[in-house]
Amino acid sequence: MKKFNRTLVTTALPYANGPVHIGHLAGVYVPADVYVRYLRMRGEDVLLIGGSDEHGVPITIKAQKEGITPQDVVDKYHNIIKNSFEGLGISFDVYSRTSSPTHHETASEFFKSLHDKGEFIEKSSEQYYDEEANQFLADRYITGTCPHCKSEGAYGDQCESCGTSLNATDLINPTSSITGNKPILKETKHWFLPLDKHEDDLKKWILEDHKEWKPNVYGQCKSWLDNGLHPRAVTRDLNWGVPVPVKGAEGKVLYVWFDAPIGYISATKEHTPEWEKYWKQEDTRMLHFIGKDNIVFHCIIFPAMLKAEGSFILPENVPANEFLNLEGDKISTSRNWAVWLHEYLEDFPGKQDVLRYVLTANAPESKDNDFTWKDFQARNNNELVAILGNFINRAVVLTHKYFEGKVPAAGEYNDFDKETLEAIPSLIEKVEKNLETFHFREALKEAMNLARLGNKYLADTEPWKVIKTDEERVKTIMNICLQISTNLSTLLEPFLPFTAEKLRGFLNIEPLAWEKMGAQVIEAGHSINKAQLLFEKVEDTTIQAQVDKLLATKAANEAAAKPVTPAKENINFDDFMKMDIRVGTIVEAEKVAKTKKLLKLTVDTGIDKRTVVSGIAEHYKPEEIIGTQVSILVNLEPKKLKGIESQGMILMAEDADGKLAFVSPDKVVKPGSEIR
RNA sequence: GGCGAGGUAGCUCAGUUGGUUAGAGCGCAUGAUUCAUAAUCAUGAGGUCGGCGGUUCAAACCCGCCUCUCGCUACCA
Repeated sequence: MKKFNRTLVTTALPYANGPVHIGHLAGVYVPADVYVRYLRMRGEDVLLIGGSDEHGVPITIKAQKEGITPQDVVDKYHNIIKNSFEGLGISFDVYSRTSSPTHHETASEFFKSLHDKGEFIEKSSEQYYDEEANQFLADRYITGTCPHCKSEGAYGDQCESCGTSLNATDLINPTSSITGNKPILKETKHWFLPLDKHEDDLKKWILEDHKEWKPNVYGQCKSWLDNGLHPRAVTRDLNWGVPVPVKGAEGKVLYVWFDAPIGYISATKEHTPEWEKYWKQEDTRMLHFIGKDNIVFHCIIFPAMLKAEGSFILPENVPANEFLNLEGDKISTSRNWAVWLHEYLEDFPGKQDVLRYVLTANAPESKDNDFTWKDFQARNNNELVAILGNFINRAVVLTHKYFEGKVPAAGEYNDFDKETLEAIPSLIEKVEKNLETFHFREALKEAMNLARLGNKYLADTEPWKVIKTDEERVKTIMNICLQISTNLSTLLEPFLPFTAEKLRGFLNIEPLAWEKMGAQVIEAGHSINKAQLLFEKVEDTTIQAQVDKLLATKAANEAAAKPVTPAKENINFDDFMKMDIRVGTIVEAEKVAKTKKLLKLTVDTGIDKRTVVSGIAEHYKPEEIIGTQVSILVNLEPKKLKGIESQGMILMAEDADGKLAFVSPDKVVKPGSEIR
């Protein structure tokens, strides 16, 4: 086992085109914060690094849409994000941003260093260029007709209507979304990082030396490595980002994925002049907390960058979480299907720990999980209020009732007392073990077991009965309850920092160091304060209001559902007559092997029986459609698909959800009948 | 279709290199209790461990096939 003297924890940089939601929190920030708080309490040298990712095309597009500058966009969201993290008690040592001067400098130097060492490949290719705007166009800036489904408004990287990913050069009638002009193809040079060069090193490092990584992380890396790595472009033609610091690269910036992880380094630099200690010394344990969408960047690409540079250490572990769903649906920023952190903090003032608790207890550690408001309420009312809050309240109230709020001295322990006290260290140990292996939900459960232990102890000793006959015995009982309470204030601190502080207020104590936890942590004679409630119940109406808010979002989304595509340009009758559309009868149908969507159909067109390959396998089963009459375009030039020549196209009606339906005659007609 | 991750009690999840009656929390039922925000404590019910087949003295765990969910990827004339 390697010995580490300090720990550097990075958290995925949230993209500054929207606020942070519970999915980000459950996947990355809450577990990272719990982990770091724990290490700090143990007196370890640890840094928690974060920052906003502020470059990239989506931000420039958002700015353009709203008629403001990209800087305005990122300023707005950076502030919202930063403040809401603070509000939830995510204890960043530094929360920076990639538009900062330090970052520009750092990223620039990093690129230059790799460039000077000859770690890049230079390649030229033809890309679309807008002559009026005088710039190359990012894929997202080009729209046109999708070559597959023929719908207009497809982007250069993807058609949103049929979901196909495209190359910009595939688009029919490409237009620049900056000026509306037709772009020209122009040669441009880019720099590529040859990942393949580092393949063997990465293979050994991950597949052999880090078998302990979580299965989802290890598996995805293995999949990438087994498929072979390829060079990846690290620059883009864009004016928002870190300029490429070499001659002949005017108008080019670093690609976001290259620039963003360097943000971890820049942020560390901003925090401390001793940043190199954290990034370059072998006795540093570096950990990347991320969501599963970021696994390859942090396990393969960024390490390849660091290795190419040469002086940096690689991460020790990458505890990536899966995704959190919301009320059964995927969280989505664009569909506003989310619980936004800044809104939660407004709607539930003083309840930061409730969210922290629920997200930890239900974290998607091994598979995707679902957040529901009902579960939120249940965990608050049945666990935080009933188990933890209640125990503390009982202990404090009884101490005031019997001993004027002074911690009574314990007398002789009986066997049950000893047993109870001895259970404390073993619980602590379980919490530690789980925290250190990134099992946060289990760690939290074990920590809560200390409160359960307290409740059980009270139920078994019954001080409210014993007080009538044996006050001395009750002194011991209450002493032990307060020892447990004091331990709770430390044990729960990583998970529930606000509650821990509140609890210390009730007990009138200073923070207790992690190592100090045990059987004797609060002294006899010490005065404690009057009890207040540690947690309040969450009422049905509160939860209903949140559910209603989501239902409203859903309704709004449906109302705003895709507008009907506007009519295309007029054509003349001759144009129309060029198309030969017939009624055909499907006589055979079978699935095309090794595809998900394709069916191979034999259609009786009246003219002949011909083969047509159609992407309808997800909507129709082969055996169900034999005998169905459909519309078929018979004079479309043939095209080979998966090795089968498709002679014609079956006409399909497609709704906004992408559901397909045949266009069929309403009564049987003779195959070959013309449609016009 | 390929690759990866999952499918264990009503819900959310643990199950170490295969080894006796498969565990926890919440929910549910019954009982106890009243110090406490009707909060607690005890006991119990509830599982052909996704399905089928195989290896083995022994399979939730290993192998093969199938099936469903999530992610990446190919296919949509």
